[in-house]
Amino acid sequence: MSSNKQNEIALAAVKLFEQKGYRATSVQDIADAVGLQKGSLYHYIASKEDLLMQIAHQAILQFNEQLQSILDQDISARQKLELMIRTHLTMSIDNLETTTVLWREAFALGEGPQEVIARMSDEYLNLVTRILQEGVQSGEFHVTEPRVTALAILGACNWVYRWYQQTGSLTAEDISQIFSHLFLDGLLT
Amino acid sequence: MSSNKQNEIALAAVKLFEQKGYRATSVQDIADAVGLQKGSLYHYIASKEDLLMQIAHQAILQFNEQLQSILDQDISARQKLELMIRTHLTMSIDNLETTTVLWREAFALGEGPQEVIARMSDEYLNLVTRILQEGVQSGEFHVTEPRVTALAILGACNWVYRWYQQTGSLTAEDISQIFSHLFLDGLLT
Amino acid sequence: MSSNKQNEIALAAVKLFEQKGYRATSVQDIADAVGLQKGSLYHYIASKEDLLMQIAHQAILQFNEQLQSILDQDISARQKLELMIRTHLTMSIDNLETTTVLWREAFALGEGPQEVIARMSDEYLNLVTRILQEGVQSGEFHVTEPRVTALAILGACNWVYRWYQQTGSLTAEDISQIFSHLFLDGLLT
Amino acid sequence: MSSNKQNEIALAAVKLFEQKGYRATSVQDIADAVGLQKGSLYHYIASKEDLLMQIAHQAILQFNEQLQSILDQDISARQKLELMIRTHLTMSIDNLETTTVLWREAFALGEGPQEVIARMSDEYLNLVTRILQEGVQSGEFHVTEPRVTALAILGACNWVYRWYQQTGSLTAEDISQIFSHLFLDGLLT
DNA sequence: TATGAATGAGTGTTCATTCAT
DNA sequence: AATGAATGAACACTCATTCAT
Repeated sequence: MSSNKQNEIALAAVKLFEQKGYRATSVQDIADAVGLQKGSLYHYIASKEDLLMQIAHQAILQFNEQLQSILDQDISARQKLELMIRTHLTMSIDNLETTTVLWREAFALGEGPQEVIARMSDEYLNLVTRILQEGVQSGEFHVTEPRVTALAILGACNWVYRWYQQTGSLTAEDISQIFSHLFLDGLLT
Repeated sequence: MSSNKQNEIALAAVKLFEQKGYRATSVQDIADAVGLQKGSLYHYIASKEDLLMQIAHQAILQFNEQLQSILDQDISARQKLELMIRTHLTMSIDNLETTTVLWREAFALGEGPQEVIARMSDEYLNLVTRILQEGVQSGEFHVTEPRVTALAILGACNWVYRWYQQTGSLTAEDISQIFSHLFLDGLLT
Repeated sequence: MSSNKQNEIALAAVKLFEQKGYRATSVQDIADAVGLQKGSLYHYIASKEDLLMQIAHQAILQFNEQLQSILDQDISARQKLELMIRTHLTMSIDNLETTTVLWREAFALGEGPQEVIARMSDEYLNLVTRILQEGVQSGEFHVTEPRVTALAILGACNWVYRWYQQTGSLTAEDISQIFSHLFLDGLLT
Repeated sequence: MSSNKQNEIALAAVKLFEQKGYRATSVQDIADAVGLQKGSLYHYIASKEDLLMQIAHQAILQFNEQLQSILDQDISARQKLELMIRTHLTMSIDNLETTTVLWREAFALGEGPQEVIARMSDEYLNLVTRILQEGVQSGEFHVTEPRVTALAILGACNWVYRWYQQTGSLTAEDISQIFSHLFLDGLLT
């Protein structure tokens, strides 16, 4: 079935995009990686840009789906936030290459596709913001600007793709706990 | 004086790199922006990559210098952290284009230059970590993993280049207070 | 088959390199000569320099092979020398363009490739020197400095590419006899 | 006086042309070598090509003048030939850089200047040929094709620029004797 | 499905030369 | 005499994409 080949191509592309960047990766590089000729690749992909779009789209989609399912659960806001952080970091670190491509390379997309990714990222932000708002309403959290606070949390979590490789000893679980503690309790004694 | 022209070129390059990305910006684009022929540009720059390096290097240098001067002050760790956040965000937002180029485009640099920037970013991280450690020693902060915590704070602060443009109503000052509150006191009521 | 095209390209390149010189010949010139787009040429060649290298290498290789086969024959040193001169001149004149490129343009090669050609030329010199030494041992020749003498003979023979075109009436055979007579018997009556 | 500067420039150019070749030597290289700005060089030279022409022209002129003065002497043809060889090799080796530029780089000249050099080289050939003819008439030499024989001798002598550097132990005098012996007496015992 | 030849626009960079100061 | 900014054409080479086979 062709979906095997397509998947193989996507995997190779993710690896290459992560290593060299989207623009520095040639179609030839991808073809070499999967043992096809450059021309043959076009039986499986519409274009190099589309390939990147598929990767980025599927990645952000997964983030959104996971978070949505957390929001749907019947647990406290605090628990939702902790779960969100743990899930987000686990997913980021388990698929570090894909996550890197998502956050670092999606900018190379044309206006249209980029807009789609941006909208989905925005949706993700909305969901995080909603958790905070739930916490405020339930009296668990004290937040004056939930959107900016959500952006702070997301920034901290997403930045991980830039440093995790070097600090390899920590697990996603470890980091979640440190992050959760920081965001929930703060630094002050 | 030639430094005027060089500066003009750097400014134009920053703007273009921010808008289109480094790789999508051609030397021709930069030449057009400053009203020179493509070839004439090379009186002022060594290469397109070197131009990017200059921009990124000067940017990270400024971050480091500012933070170093904060560390040198005789104030509490808490005050240092607050000051660090305010200064970092102010600088990021006042020079949003440059900051964007630094964090988004430096990856396009070759191995050598990229390593230089990485080392300097690492130095910045060390300084933030040291603030946290000072706070622990003074009894102000409770931190188990100062490096990871510093990465969280930095991630939150650096992510700003990705969202500030759309949330234009907030000042750097506003955001610093929200961030400081979050990191110092946490979300919990 | 691609080897046809590759050969066609090499032939066109030889002709152009001989006429205008390697550096004055643009890749565009070669492309025009074979009716391809500039970019399409790169399906067949690795680089312009590599193209020159192929030409030069194949030329000097042929010289060496021919001379080696002469040395392997069971004939007198005098006969070997006469045969060497005849063969060398015949090959030079029959492939005057290639020979010209070899002796005139190989200097444009980068250090590595140039070294390879130099080493092979040196090997050729060694073979000629050996003929002279054989002649000395057999008592046929009187030579005090076989290497320098070989260089004299080779210089005379290789210089031909610089003047043959204008003196077109003489055949390689004619010239060989004149050269052989000069080197064997000398000018004196 | 400006002729000093001009001379300095010519000397630097010779050295560079010999090392890197005319085309690979930039005007900047020459300017650097004499401590001037690129633009300032044009107070002393008409063009890069003209600079090459001056060098080549002066070199071939000297060869011709020297040979002419030999022909004017009242000595035997044999002595003239020996003297020609000695003088030619001495000049070649004493000014190896200039000689190299003359024989290797003059081809880079445009049609007009190249023609001038070619005509002067031809004149040199004529003079050598005349020596041989004199020897035939005086009964000293046995030569059937004096022009081709002259070309053989010249080829051997001019080729020297290609190998002398590596065989540095031999003096011009040494080589002249070997060459003279070869051309006058031949190899045969 | 797979090939590989071909495209053609585009890339960063070099360079000899000019000229106002 | 000397500068150095500016030119503008030229250069080798790359690359995503197409398409006939």
